[in-house]
Amino acid sequence: MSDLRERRKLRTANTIRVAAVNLVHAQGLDNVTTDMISEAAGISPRTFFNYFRYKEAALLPPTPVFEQNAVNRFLVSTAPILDDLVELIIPLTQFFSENPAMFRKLFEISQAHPKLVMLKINAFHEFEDMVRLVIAKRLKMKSDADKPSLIAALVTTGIRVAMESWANHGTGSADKEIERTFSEMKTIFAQSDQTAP
Amino acid sequence: MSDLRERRKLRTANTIRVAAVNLVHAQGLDNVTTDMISEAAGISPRTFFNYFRYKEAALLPPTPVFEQNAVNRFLVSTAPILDDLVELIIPLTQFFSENPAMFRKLFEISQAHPKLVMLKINAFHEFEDMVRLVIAKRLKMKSDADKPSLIAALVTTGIRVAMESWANHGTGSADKEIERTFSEMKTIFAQSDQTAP
DNA sequence: TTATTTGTTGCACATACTGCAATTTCTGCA
DNA sequence: TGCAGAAATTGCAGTATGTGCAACAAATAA
Repeated sequence: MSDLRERRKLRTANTIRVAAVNLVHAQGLDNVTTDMISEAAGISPRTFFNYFRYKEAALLPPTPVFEQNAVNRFLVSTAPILDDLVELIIPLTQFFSENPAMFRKLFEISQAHPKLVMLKINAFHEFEDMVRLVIAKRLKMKSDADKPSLIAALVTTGIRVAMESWANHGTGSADKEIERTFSEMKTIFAQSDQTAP
Repeated sequence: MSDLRERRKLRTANTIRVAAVNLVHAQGLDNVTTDMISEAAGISPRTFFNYFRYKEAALLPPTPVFEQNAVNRFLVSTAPILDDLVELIIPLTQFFSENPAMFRKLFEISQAHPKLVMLKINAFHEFEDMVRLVIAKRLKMKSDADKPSLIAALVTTGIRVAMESWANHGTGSADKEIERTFSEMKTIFAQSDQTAP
């Protein structure tokens, strides 16, 4: 089987990522060319584009994927859907919780350059799509129906804000920050039914 | 005074926009070069980049700006903040409500190309920043505090989803769609306090 | 070993975008 | 009206991103 090949590719991709993040963190996005990254990663300039479609792609965390078991549990659960979603998503943040150094470096880089801010936001948007699909499945609705779209958008937004808070001034674990953010979200909407701010 | 100059520039920018949207709508983003757009708009290739920093920028609606009076009213109101925000933001959607043809063309183009999806999302993100600032001001909090960030994110997300719904299968006015979406948001969070889905 | 599949590389090329200096077009004022 | 200075447009030369293709190298399966 081509398991070795697979791992080799993953390792190469990772080498490129590390080279890219370090170079850009040190010198800024515009002062680093794909040639320099390739050089540092020990591959040919052409090969860079075999792994990443564009320069900035090497500066983004790999796309997260749900674990199948967790999805199955989510689909049949009858608990409140928001709670279940948080539970489903939290494991995906472990990569960051476990590598806070890399996370903060990436966060720092991202904040510094509009193009990267954009790509980060876009990553969340793609994630939102993924979430939307499982929600629609659980609710037995079409995936472009309003309700799944809305719930997915809200949940993803909550995660995003929580991660930003955590990066900016978070003290505890990422999990705690997410819990906190979601409970605050409930408060906000509860208040909007009354009259005083 | 250079009022004429100002208007002339606005007109040129608009000419470029129209040329860009039409060309891209007809032929797809990748088959349209900045040279072609410049040609169609009757300007030199170099001038295109005096108006737009990158090709795709000509395909985005100009950045919305709050009306000062509306902001002042918002800042001192004591009604529920979510309602006030909706009221503050709705006028900004009038450009689209009044030009549904242009809106749908833009929406169609945006959906077709990942790069443009990204830029649209980014536009909402910049909008979110703007909203965050006025919320912080009203709440007399620092603009990077958690609460303003979260409210801004939620509101912007609501607007985004509403606009998408409206573009996809909206029948009435954009305003109505926004109202509807926000009331659905409240429902979602209300349900998360109970046990049944 | 040999054949096949998979990954890497070099090369040629199109397009995006920038800096600079020359030129044209506008505006305010005499 | 005509002129001086400001602002906008343009051409040119150059760098960097990203793609297609075909040759080549390496790994796997037989």
